[in-house]
Amino acid sequence: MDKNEKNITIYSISQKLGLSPSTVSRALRGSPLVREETRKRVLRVAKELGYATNSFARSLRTKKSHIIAIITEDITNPFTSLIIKGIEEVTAKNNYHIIYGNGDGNLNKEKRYLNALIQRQIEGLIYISTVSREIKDFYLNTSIPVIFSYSYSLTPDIPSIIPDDLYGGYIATEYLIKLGHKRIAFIFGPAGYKATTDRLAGSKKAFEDYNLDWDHRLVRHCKEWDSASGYKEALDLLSKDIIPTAIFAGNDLIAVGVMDALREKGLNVPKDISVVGYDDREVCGYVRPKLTTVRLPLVEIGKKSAEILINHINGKNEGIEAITRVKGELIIRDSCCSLGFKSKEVMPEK
Amino acid sequence: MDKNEKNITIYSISQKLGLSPSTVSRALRGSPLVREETRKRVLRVAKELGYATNSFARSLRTKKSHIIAIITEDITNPFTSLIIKGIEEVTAKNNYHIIYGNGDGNLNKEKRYLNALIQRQIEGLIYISTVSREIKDFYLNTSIPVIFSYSYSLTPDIPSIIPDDLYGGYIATEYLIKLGHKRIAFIFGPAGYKATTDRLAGSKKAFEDYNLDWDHRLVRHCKEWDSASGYKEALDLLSKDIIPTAIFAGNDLIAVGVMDALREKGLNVPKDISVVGYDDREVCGYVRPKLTTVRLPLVEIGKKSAEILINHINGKNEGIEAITRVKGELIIRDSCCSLGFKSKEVMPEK
DNA sequence: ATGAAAGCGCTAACAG
DNA sequence: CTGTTAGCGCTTTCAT
Repeated sequence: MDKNEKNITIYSISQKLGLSPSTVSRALRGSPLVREETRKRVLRVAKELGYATNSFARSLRTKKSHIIAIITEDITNPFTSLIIKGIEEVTAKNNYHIIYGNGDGNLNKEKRYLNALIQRQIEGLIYISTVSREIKDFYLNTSIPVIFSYSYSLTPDIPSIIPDDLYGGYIATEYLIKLGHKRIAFIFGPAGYKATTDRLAGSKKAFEDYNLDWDHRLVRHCKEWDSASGYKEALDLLSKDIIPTAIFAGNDLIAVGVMDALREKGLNVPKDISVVGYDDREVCGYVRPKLTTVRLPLVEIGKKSAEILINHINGKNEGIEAITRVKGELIIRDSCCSLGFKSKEVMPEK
Repeated sequence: MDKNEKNITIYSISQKLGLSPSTVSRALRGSPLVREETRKRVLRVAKELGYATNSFARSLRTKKSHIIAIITEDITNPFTSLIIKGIEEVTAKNNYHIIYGNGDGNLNKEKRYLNALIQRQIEGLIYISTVSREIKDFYLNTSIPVIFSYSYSLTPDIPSIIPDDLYGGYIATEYLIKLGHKRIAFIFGPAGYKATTDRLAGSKKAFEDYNLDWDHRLVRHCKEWDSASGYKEALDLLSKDIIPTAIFAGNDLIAVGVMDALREKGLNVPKDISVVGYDDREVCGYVRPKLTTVRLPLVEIGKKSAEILINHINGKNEGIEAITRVKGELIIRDSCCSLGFKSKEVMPEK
């Protein structure tokens, strides 16, 4: 513009004011080693000139990038974006920036990102995966701290921040029990997932605490985490001798399939059979009846992940647990009611 | 490790090989000015030493960051993540990295990000907003190219990549017409949104092309883009004289509300009334019947945004349109059928 | 095909 | 409170 073609640097400012670059640098960063009046002059001229810090130069010098990376396994998954939201909230507060890469379920792409980002001098990395069950050992030998968000790292060397599914399974089951249900069926997700075994353990614990008998005939596992599987298992379950008064599904999608089967059998939800889901996906508000479910604490998991990572970066890494569990909460909608209210009867208040 | 505490730089390599740093630098970048054998030696030692380029130093020197920024208005919106996926696909191919910031619907936060990221020497920026209707003039006076993704920038100086809602409105309406429907009701989203006026224009165009009369009594606007509004409008519509045989809703959520109203009135979807939504949200597959809808081309919008931005960065900015529209497609599910099939009758094949 | 030297813009001793 | 100096790690003329 009015200045030369040259970039505007602290040197431009120092020249204009007859100061040294170091003083300008200090003033800009708010060092107490600079007279208030001087700072003001510097700030004014900086604005006048349209000066902007060159953060490459700064980072080169200080060896601090103030950047962390997020690598996702699948950004398409609706859980992922809520976790990212949580991460972003705390990085923004702590003046960190986020470099984002999508692994796309492709191991090579993940590795390439990891290497490229380390060259970018990132100070830490959060890996968000919602399905992974394999150890990703290339995250182990990095020079920077790594956190696994949502999924288990499967190694104590990388902290995992995950939902407390044991607690979730417990509160969902307890809710049904308190509604008077005793014959509760469980249509869990596929066996072999931590999410499944934890939710199951929580349900079992609730049964124990309330002195109910665990009936294996009412416990099922879906082949997949989807409605088709839930539908299939529910249909099969309903063809047997004992019919439950309530069903706890492994996740919301399974629950939708369960409700399909129930509808097909002419059973009313919730009057004949209550249904509880898990995750609190967007669909819960749009299926009819609206689905009561356990909310996954995704934003909170993101926040926690970022907090732990940043503490780690700043050396406060005493007492970091290998696994941090974050509790969700029960979201009560319209798919459950007290035992004793049959079809055609009036629903109880609340 | 076995080396000193010092960082491993090209200098470390050059020492070990008795070469100059410049040669090492060239070798590393695959310059043709270096003998093949020399390159191999350099590469081997680099690997041995665990060398990683310091991209700050490189960027400081070359003045190219190879970073673009994404600022979102609301990452929580399920559209946003699909757009990001599209952007990421093309940046990854072109060796750009993404710095991500969430504006959170907070103008100040957005501005702060913009400034901070410019200091990071980002080469371009994509702003993803799904609701914005105000001009964000602070994106105008930047030294770097900016693209608005999904929403209108409202100024020709910033290219907008948006869904072709005129086309979408057209194909949805045409589909219903071809199914034999003539008395089609429209429960659009709130007036004042481009998405609304475009979809409406598309529908009108289809009516013209097929010589149907546009009946104002069958056209409604919701107060909000949600099911409650859809429900309300549908209920009111159904209380009037003329009952439509099909309803085109402003988006999927409105469609869910419409279907609620229909169910309440004892009308069967699709046998009594067909319903078409818009957006292709996840819910479409989980409501019953599954909702036929127009898919928003979100990944494609993301890709297009990134392509245009990168071209822009590389100076290929001749012929960049102020507005680029990307076409979606009709996703046929179970909520529509040919006129003439009444309740209790058998559904037609396919 | 390789090397020497300078410098990108900033910060951090050190000196005063 | 301010200035001098050096150097972060890399690329890039300019020589050879």
